[in-house]
Amino acid sequence: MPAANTVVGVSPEEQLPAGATTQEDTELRYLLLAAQREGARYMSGQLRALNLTPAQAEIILVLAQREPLTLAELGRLIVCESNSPSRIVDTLVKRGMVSRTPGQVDRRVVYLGLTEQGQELVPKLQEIDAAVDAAAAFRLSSDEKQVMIRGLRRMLDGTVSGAALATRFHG
Amino acid sequence: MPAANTVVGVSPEEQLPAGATTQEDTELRYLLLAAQREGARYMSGQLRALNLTPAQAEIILVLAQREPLTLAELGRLIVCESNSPSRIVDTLVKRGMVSRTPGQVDRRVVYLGLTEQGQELVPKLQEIDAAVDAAAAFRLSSDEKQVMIRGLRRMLDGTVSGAALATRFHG
DNA sequence: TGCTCATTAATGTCACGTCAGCAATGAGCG
DNA sequence: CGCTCATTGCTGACGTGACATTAATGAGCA
Repeated sequence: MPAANTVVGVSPEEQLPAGATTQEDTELRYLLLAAQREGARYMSGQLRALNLTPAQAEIILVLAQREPLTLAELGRLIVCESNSPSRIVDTLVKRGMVSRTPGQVDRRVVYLGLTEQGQELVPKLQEIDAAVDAAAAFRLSSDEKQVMIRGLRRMLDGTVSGAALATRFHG
Repeated sequence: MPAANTVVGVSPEEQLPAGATTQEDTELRYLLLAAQREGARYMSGQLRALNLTPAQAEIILVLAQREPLTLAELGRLIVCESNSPSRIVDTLVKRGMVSRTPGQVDRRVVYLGLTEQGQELVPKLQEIDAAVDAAAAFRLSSDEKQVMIRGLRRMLDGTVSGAALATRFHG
């Protein structure tokens, strides 16, 4: 398991001598940043009607697929809030979408699940997800998507986020 | 100029019927998020010794290349803080790295530049940038980078972030 | 000139993401 | 049992990022 402060698969000790870097690499980094920002902005817009944020939606959708989960387990499945996503879950509990049940055996843990109100949101969220997917990827060919997915997976190999997504989409 | 809430090149009116979406599209979105997060985390780590954040470093590097800039111009060149990045600049001014000069002709504007102390940081920041570039991209082949760059540019075509990066890297 | 409208920058509000630190609990081991 | 250590979840501090609103200024036009 890599340390928290690991990038993209490179532990601090094995960093490359930063020699072979071109401006394109920098542009690629900022393009990734920009794509993520614009995507998030759009997603936010779509979710505004439901009064949900992208992070909250991610949690609800993961719970819909894999509840019950402890807070730590959930943290290992989502990209957001790498540690324990207590606070985001907190808001969802306050709004009555997520339930928190103290563990019987291990009384440190809390089991999370969707309330009825939370479950009712799921179809809408899936719909929005699909719309955002379509908006984000419709300009890419199938081949391009494949290359990007493979490349990004490789970049993320050995990171916490990478592990989370591997479990989530292929675990 | 597209409206602020435009994604990835799709204005709200011309959205696709979200039909042809696969799980891969969703994975791609989350991979983009994860790559950006891990990259930012790493960058943060590298910058910690300088007591700077990635957003602050971006601003210093842009100013190094194109000062003087008004706040609005700067906002159009960076990916962060789409509106006027008053507050981030504020901290940099307080720490003595950026200077703010009221405009003589148009007294609404403020001209931003690097102080001597700010300029001294630039080489170090460029070094860090190169290191992060290397760490992020060294697992990708040249071809893969090309495909990703082209694809991302296309995704961002017509967005504010896309315009910012186009100006910055090819303007 | 006087009016209206656009632009620029600043600010308040909200929700995160990161980090560090903490309390409670559980597990391993003598 | 008693000690130590790891894990789980919570919380405070800090710095964004998004959005809306506002104040000041400039530009266009009758």
